[in-house]
Amino acid sequence: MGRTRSYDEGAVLSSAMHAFRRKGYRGVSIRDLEDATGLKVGSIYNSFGDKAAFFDAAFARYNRIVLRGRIERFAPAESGMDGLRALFASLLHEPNDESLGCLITNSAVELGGEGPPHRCTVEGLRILKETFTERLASSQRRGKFRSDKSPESTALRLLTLYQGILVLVRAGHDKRALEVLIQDEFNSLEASHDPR
Amino acid sequence: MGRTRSYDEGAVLSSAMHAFRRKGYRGVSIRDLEDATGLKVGSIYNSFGDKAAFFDAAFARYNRIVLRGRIERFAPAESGMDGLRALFASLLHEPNDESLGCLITNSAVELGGEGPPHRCTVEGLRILKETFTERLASSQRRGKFRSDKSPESTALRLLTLYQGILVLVRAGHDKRALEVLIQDEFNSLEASHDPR
DNA sequence: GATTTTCTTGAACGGATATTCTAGAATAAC
DNA sequence: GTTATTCTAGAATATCCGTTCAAGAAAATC
Repeated sequence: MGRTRSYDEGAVLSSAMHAFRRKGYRGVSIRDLEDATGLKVGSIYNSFGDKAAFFDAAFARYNRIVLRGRIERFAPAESGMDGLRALFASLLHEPNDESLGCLITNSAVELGGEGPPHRCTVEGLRILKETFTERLASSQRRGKFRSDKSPESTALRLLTLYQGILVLVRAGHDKRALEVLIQDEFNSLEASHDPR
Repeated sequence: MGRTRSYDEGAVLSSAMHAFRRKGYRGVSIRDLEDATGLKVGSIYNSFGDKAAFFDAAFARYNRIVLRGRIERFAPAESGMDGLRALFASLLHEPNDESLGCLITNSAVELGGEGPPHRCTVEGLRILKETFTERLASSQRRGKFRSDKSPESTALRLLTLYQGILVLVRAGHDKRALEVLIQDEFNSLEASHDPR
């Protein structure tokens, strides 16, 4: 009953998400969203409510598809330290230097100044930290992660480094140096037969 | 020759700077700047040019006063590892939880999406990294920093952690956990008589 | 005190912003 | 095929944005 949607909601959300990643919530106008998605204003408001709700939906999709997809691709369960290493390295190899940016980092900074942080920011950080913790714990059981460190505190360290790397990448910092940083970090975490 | 300024330029720039720290470049309107500084639109444009130039001046002042002042206060030359430790700890103790934010981090993220990063972002990061490198090198000479690590690579790691901490603070992350993270990090850097 | 220069003020402007609303197009159900 | 319902299109609106400008106020120079 009634006319059917002439567009793919997932594709539309992805386009909007990319725009928000690149230019931030405030930096994207409804006009920009029209251009990015191909939808007209009316359809956007009819389908998603308003700009804030559209952003919420795009952010939720980011966590669900991009973030979880990236984890699944580079650091799936049982991938251990190599998985985490690959996950971090992937931050430096955005396709053709597009520098889309991470919506979690960007939103934490842009929206964190006033009021509480966005729900999806908190959730994205939680997903990352829990993933780190789990991979570290299972690596530790297999003797691939130093037994003198706790998975929880190391996960927070990795989360902090992760966010810092994304800031530096966005600031145009030399990527090779960051690559070395990542390798050093994981080499030191893996040194279970640490000379002692 | 001519009327004299009825306001203190330094104070005005500081007020504007605080507004930009809190709400970002795009998040602050000229109206906001009027409220923050007490100046009227005309005076702002007469004195600083336009919004972008006003921001540039405020950002330059941030690096000159806030950043260098913080370094001077917590990690002056010859303060060694304890200085760096105090500098990092100070990030968690913003007065009365104001959460003003770091203009370097915030601008790297907000303005990094399109075009090259802001000049002051690059300079702020350079100041931080050079400070870290110098303090680490002099600590190493005095045997207070592990001799098996290079001041340069460690400085980049500290810079990354520094930026990551600021992101997490802005995201409302638990500060006590970050406090522990900082202490652990410096404890491990200082372990020069590392068991080997 | 007259003159000149600079600063201050606030109204005015054009353009962008988010949002609403109305009219029309398309489709599902009957 | 009719009807009911939903989606689309895009004009319309009010607000807010950054910026300019013209007129008046204040001070330094002579």
